[in-house]
Amino acid sequence: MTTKNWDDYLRDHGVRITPQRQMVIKAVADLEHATAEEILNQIQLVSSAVNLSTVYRALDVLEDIGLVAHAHLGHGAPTFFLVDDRTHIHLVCDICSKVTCTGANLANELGMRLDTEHDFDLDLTHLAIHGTCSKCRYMDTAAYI
Amino acid sequence: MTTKNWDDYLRDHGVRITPQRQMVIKAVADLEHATAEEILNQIQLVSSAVNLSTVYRALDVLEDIGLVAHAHLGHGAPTFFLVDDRTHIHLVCDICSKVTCTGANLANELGMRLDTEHDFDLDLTHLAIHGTCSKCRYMDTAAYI
DNA sequence: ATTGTTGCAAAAAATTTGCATACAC
DNA sequence: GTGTATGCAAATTTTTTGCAACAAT
Repeated sequence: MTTKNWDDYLRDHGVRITPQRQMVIKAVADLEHATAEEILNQIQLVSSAVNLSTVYRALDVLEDIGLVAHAHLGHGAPTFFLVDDRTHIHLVCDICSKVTCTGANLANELGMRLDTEHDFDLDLTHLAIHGTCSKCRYMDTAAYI
Repeated sequence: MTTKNWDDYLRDHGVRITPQRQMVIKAVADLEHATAEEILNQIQLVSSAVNLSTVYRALDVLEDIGLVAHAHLGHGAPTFFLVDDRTHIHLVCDICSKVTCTGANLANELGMRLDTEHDFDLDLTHLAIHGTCSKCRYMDTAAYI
């Protein structure tokens, strides 16, 4: 989505277009994955007058209208990202904390079963998959030698 | 697992058995799903001398040795629960916040694909599935009528 | 006796809120 | 002009930490 389209998106969803909101969207787009604090830092490269609470309020609105989403990837603050066409799934390694993105189709079967067996509509954007990545998995095994 | 077995479990994993840790385990077992604060409240029915920071430290240790796990179910504090034989998956409705438990086999295919396609070892205990439950799904649809 | 654990109080991290001002519409 | 959004500072919420006293082994 282009900058122009983001404006349209805001308008179409009945919320005001403000420089702060535009900057938050741009920061999230540029950073791809970021916490509120990181988004603020990115914005402050352009304008130091923006406040952290404004970032939180903007993210809240943008999430309400479906432009951004968040997931709990790390142990601390949630990570925000754009909801775009290429929805991706986050694989979080609980050992080294590395986050890998992968295609949404991985969860196709899960989504289907949730739908048919539990009448539950899976929200892929929030799906954070925790576990052990290949590197740490190998190290863990090696420790037994 | 019985109380006696929990003691053995702690011993076998080289951590000390303290009343505080026993009470944290019991509280988590009794509550099934609880935040650190809720665990403290439960404990304080028995002993008011236990401190919240001790609960956090106990949960940390218990998680390290694989007796409890946590997932980010709500928007706020994480939820802790026992890791038992019947691992279950949490379905979290983002509309009404209701949490439903379901069998782990739902994610069998996902786990297998993560393993073969990404060499990633899925940790089912941390898997929080967000989405819309059947009730809210229906209401959402009804809103368009 | 040794070393890990706890309680306390204080700090840190993350987020929310009240309110006057400013800006989008 | 009207009503929403912002900045600021203060309050909340959640979690961590330093340290002296204490308890498990």
